[in-house]
Amino acid sequence: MPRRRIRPSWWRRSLRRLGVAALFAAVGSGLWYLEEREVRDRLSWMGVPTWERSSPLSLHRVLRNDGFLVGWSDLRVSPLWASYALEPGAARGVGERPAFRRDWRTLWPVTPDSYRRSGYDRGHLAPNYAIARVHGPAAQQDTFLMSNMVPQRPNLNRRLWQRLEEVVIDHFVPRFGRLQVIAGPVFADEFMEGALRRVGLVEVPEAFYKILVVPGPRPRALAFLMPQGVGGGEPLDRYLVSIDRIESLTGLDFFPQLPSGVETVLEGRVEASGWGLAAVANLPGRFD
DNA sequence: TTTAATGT
Repeated sequence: MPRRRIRPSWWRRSLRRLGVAALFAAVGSGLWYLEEREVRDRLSWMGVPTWERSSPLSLHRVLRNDGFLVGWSDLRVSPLWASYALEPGAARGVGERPAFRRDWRTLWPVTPDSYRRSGYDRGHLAPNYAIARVHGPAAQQDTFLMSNMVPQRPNLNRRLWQRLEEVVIDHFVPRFGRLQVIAGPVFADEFMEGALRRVGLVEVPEAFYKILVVPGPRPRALAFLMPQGVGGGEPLDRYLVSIDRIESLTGLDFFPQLPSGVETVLEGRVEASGWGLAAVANLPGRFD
């Protein structure tokens, strides 16, 4: 019976092939994991933001870009955070503003036209100017991906938020040497409310946060929460909040690797001394 | 070197 002699060796050969394939998959995914972790560590501080188990709406996946990371939510069809580091170093010349581009990783069709005639600006989370200056032209290109955009009212985007971005790169970065920044949207409590209030498919936030951290053994932090409805000329320090407040509004844990003793101090209170905020809180915007 | 973005 020749057929019975063929089968065992066929099985053995198939098993061996499967074993080799599994080995390659394991090594490959292991290498991918190490490389991914290395990039995330370099672009973030004390871990990338994670979410509370109880809140599926803060579930997201991490999109890697040149110079910054984005946490993308397929439920809200929106970024939930962008995280990046800024440092003085050799400041590069900043080129012209590139065109807005669709990001195919989002799967949902969010295009440069999605906000048209909505009354909302395409507002950057990771900012064009600061990222371009610190991380160069390829990173600047990436800031114009639609996965980095949130619908912002013009008075916020072009005035109050722009003033904050300017103060960060022009005053805080030279003052402290290195800053970690996380920015993102805050959505309404009611799920149905948010499900209906959209620009294209993108959910419209009620407010936006920006967290600044000076890394180090004794880190320093400052956090802002700015609503859509601002006029634009308000003093920046009117919008100071604790990181804990932003975490409770978003369901995110921003620095999961931070030791809990440090976390309590850093996230629980508003500690603005040492930032020199008074001197910059009322600087005029560039586009008033 | 010059910080946002829309609409025509």
